[in-house]
Amino acid sequence: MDSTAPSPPVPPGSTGPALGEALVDWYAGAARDLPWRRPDTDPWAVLVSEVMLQQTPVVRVEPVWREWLARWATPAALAAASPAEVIRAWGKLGYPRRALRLRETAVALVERHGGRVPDEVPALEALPGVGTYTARAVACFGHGQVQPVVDTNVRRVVARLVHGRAEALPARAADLTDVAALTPADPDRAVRFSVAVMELGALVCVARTPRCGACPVRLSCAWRLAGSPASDGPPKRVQRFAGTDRQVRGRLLDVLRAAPGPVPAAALEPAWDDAAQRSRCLDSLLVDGLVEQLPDGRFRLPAG
DNA sequence: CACTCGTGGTG
DNA sequence: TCACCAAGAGT
Repeated sequence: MDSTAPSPPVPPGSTGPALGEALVDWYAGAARDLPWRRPDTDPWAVLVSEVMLQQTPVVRVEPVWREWLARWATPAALAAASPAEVIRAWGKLGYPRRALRLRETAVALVERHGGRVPDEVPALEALPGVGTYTARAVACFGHGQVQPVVDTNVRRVVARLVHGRAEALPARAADLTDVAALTPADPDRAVRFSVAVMELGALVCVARTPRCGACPVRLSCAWRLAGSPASDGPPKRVQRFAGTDRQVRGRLLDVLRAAPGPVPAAALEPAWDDAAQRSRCLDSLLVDGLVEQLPDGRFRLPAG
């Protein structure tokens, strides 16, 4: 498995499903060996992986995913866990509301779906924390259903390969159509195509410095054929982090995760100097259900 | 539609 | 160094 290994590119001028077929062939030799891609991975394990992978790198997800599946092998098992347990087990993956939503999803699966993960996109999209991308990823990778699966990698690949643009356009409905146009006809290959496009975007057609020399469809890439023009769109605003509420919330949660029991407000003061911002962030954590306040005024991760 | 919501590696 | 980036969802 070496994505830098030379692969025979498809002939120039290839379009549509021929490109998809080429990506499936490339994937067979270049794919990473990720645990949730093993054939015996059930839809629940796939769902957990997809939620964890939202905006979070693979390397950070892998160990946590293993722990979660060992501990909560079924939706029923996770549904029985407390928010505090789930938040602690989430560790430092970031965006900890995902952990709460995953637990809420587990409850919903037990209550509405007999403890199983549905295979229909609308039912999946109705679950907390499951949106357009995750619903189709679970249907496709978890249930073997042919579905257009569009994430940021896929949008970038399509932007370059099909539209000749340097960067992905904002998510739009036409993304599903663009991807469908590349999809192989054979259902089994169509499913592998969905993961293959993502993998190409993750390993070769990357955002910063694309490795076009290793790309199996480089001779048919509209962006390359146009001379790899720079992005013409407006510069995307940088998501600042230092000093934001996100950082403060993270600090506060850090304290509570490490604490064996409830802590007084004073124990949270070292987390952030600005008292007003600290208070505002603590409030928002309470609203989100990531923190709970006891009648005596102390704070802890929610027990129930 | 624009904005928020964590974290840590990296060129 | 520090801006950029990593399998989005919810409001």
